[in-house]
Amino acid sequence: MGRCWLMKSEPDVYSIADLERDGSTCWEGVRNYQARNLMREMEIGDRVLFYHSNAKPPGVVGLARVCRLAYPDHFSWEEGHKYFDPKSTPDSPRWWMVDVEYVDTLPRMVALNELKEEPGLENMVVTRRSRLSVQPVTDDEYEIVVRMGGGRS
DNA sequence: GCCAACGTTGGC
DNA sequence: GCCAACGTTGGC
Repeated sequence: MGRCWLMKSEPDVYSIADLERDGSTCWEGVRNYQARNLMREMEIGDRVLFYHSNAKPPGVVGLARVCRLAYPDHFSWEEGHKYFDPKSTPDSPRWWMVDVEYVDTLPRMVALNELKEEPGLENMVVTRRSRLSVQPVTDDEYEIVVRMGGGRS
């Protein structure tokens, strides 16, 4: 059934409502090696918790699904682009991205402070103050969060 | 806006 | 290969 992940996005930049409108999107701009490596492990159909960071409050707001395997983040070699990195080239891409598609908006968002208090989520990466913008989530953690948000899994 | 956590860079 | 300096993330 595939693995589960949590992906952070600032709602001012790209929100779950934006994803719902677009249907799917490329996850460009990840410039952290650990997050990049995790995206390269993703498979089609993997479940994603969509998390609003730098929000008030921050938390999980919806569900998404991986719909394209990792491919080079071409914005990294577009000079002048916000995500330009001179060390990344078409011949030797340094940064990668996946595409994700909209699945659902949770009836109730699950705020970070709720995640921190929920039994069973003690080891969830996001409750451990990790800055990582792409994180692995266990099946159990995924189910708990979806249930907290009133969604169907 | 502050600042702790933590990842990256670069001199040595 | 160490580690100090620096930059960024992101909760509060």
